[in-house]
Amino acid sequence: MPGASSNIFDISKNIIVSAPAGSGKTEKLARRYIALLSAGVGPERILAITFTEKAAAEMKERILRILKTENPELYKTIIEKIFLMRISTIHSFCLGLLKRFAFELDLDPNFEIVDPKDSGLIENVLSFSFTRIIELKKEKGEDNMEVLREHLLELTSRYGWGKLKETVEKLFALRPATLVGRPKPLDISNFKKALFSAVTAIKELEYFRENYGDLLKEEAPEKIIYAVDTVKDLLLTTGGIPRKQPPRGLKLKITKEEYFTVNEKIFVLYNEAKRFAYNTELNRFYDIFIFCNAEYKKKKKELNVLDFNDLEYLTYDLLKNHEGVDNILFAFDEQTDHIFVDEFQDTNFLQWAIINKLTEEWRSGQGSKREGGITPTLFIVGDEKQSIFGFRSANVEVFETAAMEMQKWYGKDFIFQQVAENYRSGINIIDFVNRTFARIMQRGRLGPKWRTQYESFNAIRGITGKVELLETKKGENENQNEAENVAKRIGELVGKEDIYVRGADNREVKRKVKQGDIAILLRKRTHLADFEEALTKKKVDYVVVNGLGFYQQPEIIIIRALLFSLLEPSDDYNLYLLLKSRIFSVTDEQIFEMISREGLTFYDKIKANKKLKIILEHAALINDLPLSHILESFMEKTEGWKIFWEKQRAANIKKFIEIVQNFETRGDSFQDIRAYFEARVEKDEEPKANVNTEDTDVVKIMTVHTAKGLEFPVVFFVRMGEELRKDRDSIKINEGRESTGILYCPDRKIREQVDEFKELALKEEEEEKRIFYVAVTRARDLLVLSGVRDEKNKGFWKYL
DNA sequence: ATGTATGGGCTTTTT
DNA sequence: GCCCATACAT
Repeated sequence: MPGASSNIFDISKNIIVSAPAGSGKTEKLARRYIALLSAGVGPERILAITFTEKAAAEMKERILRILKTENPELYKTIIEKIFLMRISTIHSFCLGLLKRFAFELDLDPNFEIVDPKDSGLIENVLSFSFTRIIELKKEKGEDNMEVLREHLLELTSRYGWGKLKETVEKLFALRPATLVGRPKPLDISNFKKALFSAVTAIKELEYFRENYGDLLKEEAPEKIIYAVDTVKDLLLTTGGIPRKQPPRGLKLKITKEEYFTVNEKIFVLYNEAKRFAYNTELNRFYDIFIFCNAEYKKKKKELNVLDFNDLEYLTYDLLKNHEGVDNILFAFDEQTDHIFVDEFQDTNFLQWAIINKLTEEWRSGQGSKREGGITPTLFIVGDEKQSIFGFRSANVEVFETAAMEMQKWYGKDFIFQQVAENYRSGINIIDFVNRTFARIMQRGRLGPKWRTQYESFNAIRGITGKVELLETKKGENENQNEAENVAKRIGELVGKEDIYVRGADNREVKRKVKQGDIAILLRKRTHLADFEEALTKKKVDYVVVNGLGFYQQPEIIIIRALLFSLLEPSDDYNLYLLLKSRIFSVTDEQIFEMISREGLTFYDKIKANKKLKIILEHAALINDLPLSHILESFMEKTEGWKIFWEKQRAANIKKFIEIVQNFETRGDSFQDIRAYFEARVEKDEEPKANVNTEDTDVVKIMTVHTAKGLEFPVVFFVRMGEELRKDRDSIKINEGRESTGILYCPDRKIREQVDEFKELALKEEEEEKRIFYVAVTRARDLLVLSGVRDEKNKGFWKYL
């Protein structure tokens, strides 16, 4: 490989390769692997760990492809032993280990893996646990249960069942391994000072003494909060900050300055008191979580299932604490001489700890391997700048920590290799990336480990390449306009402009852009529909890769069923869906009973049912009111919003209604609307069948996360102007190496003053930069940065 | 000019 | 249910 250092071929060294986007990472892994094979190492003695199935498959494929052309003889031997190749994801590696040592772990070896979120298991456990906490009192009357019960009831009355569930569910992001992490209280050291200061200020002014005298009597934080809440309108704006103007109509006998000063002091006290209250609440949430987690564990045992976290934690536990660990490690050691880890920036500390354990024996020096002439090695490849799975608990800091630890362990037998070559993108794209990220990815000498330091790279491909800005003006329909601009630009490119692709003899050959060369990358899926619509209008073929399926969402299925029932009363199937839905919860027996009655259609038959009358009432309005109004009214009257209270679901329904409204304002007929939605469903299913058909000549739309590891001749990174909403969560889980901190503060204004929250916000921003980096480095020939832009330079624009 | 009330648009990423 | 832009009030 041109320009590649030969370091990676030194099979006696432990190596970390920092390989930026487009630097031929998979190639390097494959070359190293082949170097080992060529030196006579059997494939069964090499363990390669990746983080996705796709990456595992890619690595295997690359190894075989290189061998086939460059070393046909070795290829023949390997292909016979192909089933011995141990290339797998970390999860399937753990799975294998756990199955094998299931007996030692007291596990039923037939366990299955569940995604508790998808399967609704956690949701179930929470409902069950809450009920149990409330009922346990009667059964046992244990003291701690009594306390827990009181806390639960109190939290329920303040937040409601749903919100409480949501909050406790967030704590389930805590991984078992880090359960030792206790909630971290907010700093309340200023409370006394704030109290003193506020009381003094109130005492000094007659007006405040008269009106807020109650505050003087209170010292308990909860009471203070309550006292301020009752006079909130006089003190605070709707935004929750102290007023700079007294409310209208309030005649003050004091100056505005005096009002302002006292108000500010009460506000500070109010916030300090809130911190107290939040600390108490967090502990209660946590206690409830502990109870629910115990129930969750029981449930998993009962169902004989493990979740993804269990795979990692149990493996770690097996290797660290199990009494038979020596045998287990010995067995592993007997089989394994070399370990590869791919995409190392996506590891968390627990995964690193597992790798650590596996290689511990090698480092102790006296292993039997060296006596037998074998030098075991660890070969790690990754790129910190592409660490974008923080939400899945990947931790950028692992990369550097690992490098430092390996340096310590292996000394001169360790190599850290920084690759600077880029084989993917044209010169102008590389220039753009270098300039931009050298500026925005800087750590400085003493900067925190979660910041990444950008290292420039060199363009190896000789082609020029191009970066374009596609700016859409701010204004009405800006989002649709942007999508249309993108579609228009795609129209101009396809069949007209040139790109370069590698020909048979490895030379760059010029040819016209095809639809299939183009990818549209999005930060989030929210505005997907705009692009689908614009492309459809422009008659551009496309596929949404890994689409979540807006039209497959349960709430959309229901509201679509409603729409179809309104439009076409004889549509029994959609009426059936609607009745079965959570809005009506009609059972199959009831439906059967209704069907068996006399009448023309199913629709006629439900007339008798009181609960279902609401459908008919809305159907009657179809010629008098706009459809969108009818749908909205239906949601209100049936209290459908209560059923789909979750933000995402409610937003989905609103979006659906909005789409209907757009058609109506355009004057489309009922048939048109129905036809549109019918077509939508099929479109939705299509990508799922098509994901892996990379040859199909269609534009690919996907998220940046999905695009990781892929490359395209033409990349549109869209929605550049979308402001990234940071700091939304009142609960933050901060997973570190030793323990995990839980922070809780539902007040945004206070959060802005809490160091830990501030740091987490900065960490999130760093991850956004890395997402931007991943996005722009997917492009080979043309990178188009598109978005709504104004003088404020919001979203990703600010990085240019 | 500045602060406050109000209405409209929307609110991840996934092995 | 929350943020932001804008209209309105001081």
